[in-house]
Amino acid sequence: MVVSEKTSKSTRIQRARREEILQAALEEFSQHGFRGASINKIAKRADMSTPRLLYHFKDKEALYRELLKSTLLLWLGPLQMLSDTDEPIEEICAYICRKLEMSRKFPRQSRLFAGEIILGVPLGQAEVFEPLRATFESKIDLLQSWMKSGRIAPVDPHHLIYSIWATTQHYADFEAQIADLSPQKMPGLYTQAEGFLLPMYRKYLAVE
Amino acid sequence: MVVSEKTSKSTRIQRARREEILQAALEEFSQHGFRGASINKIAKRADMSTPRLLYHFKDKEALYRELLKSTLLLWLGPLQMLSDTDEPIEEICAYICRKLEMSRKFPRQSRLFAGEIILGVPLGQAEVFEPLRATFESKIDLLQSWMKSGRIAPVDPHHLIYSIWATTQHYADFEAQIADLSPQKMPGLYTQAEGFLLPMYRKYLAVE
DNA sequence: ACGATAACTGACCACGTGATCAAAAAAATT
DNA sequence: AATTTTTTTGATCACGTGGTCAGTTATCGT
Repeated sequence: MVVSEKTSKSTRIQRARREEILQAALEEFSQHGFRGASINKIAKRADMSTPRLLYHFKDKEALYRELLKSTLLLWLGPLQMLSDTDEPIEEICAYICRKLEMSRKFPRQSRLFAGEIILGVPLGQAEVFEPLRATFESKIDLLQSWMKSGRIAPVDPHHLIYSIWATTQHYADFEAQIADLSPQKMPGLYTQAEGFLLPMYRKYLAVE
Repeated sequence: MVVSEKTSKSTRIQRARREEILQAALEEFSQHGFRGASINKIAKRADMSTPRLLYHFKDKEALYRELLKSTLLLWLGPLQMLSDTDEPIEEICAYICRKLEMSRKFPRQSRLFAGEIILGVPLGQAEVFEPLRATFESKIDLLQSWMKSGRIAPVDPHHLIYSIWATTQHYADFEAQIADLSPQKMPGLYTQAEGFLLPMYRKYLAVE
């Protein structure tokens, strides 16, 4: 009855099943949103009965919430890596590349996240998005310090980040549309996108 | 029994009720996506019984499809206005302004549209998005002609349009996030966005 | 004013939803 | 090997879903 182990226990089998479920849930939630998703179908995807699923997650919302939490962490990673340097423009470009890679590697997570924001699920917006706020504001400060020291052009830092988010996530979130309209097939598209976006931000942010 | 009137009849009362329903449906579908939306709740929003709603639209899909069709037309308007001129950069900037204004004025339509693409509803993608394809490709040609004649810098026209779509729609689609993160309140945000985006594209597309 | 058609109602249906629970099976602990 | 604890099952629940239909009411052209 050791305290440190008893409070947050997790059997090997628990971890395994939860992982299977989260995998299936990502598929379902990212395709249909919170309300459109069905835990029965998630259970089927994970090849188990619904009660079995509900043994591992107390209800639909708990499952969704946990999935969203881990997705936010993934989503936040590239931004947190943005740090002070003498070549801020290259640092920003590296951030753009990381975000593009995220879109390419984890499109479903990106869509889950987008769906959560677009369709306003009245979950703990405050709770789930708390970590985002803090990181965001600290990076705003970083950008402003670069501007004040004249290392990048003075533009609105908020909208700079918004535009980077928009342009990079767009390739994952609107994949269906882009795939339909582009002559180029999907993999090469990301290389093209990089070739388009990096020069744009380089020119815009170049000082003098 | 005049032919031109009898084929596509629509009673005054029909037009009125359908309009009420579409209004309510926009609200519901844009908030929950196709599968997450409920025709019962749409009916309640429109202050009528479900069978009454289904008298005017044969089923959920027909309602959604019609809503989506009109939304696409609205969405497409600003792009169609893009036409040949000696000052192509200003023409593109005007397009960006129009798109921003669309986001500001019709955020729900924008989110409906985004939801449709993100959550892959297996509707007539081919059918509904047909008009978009044609317009898109013609504008790609227009952009390319501007580049060949050296009136704007040679950048990938596809990604140019994608990036404009992304940056402008972002303010409507991710309104919840932006409102949470921005010090500035919503109305002024669009002015700021314009102030950020226009110089970016001006610099990027400026020739020489 | 009347007959035809348009518009609407209320009852109803089969089905999928999220969720519960007692009891059985499997695993871990002793 | 015995026992406790974790895990899974099958049956079942109340409810919301999209949708139908016979019959009633309102609207309209004549």
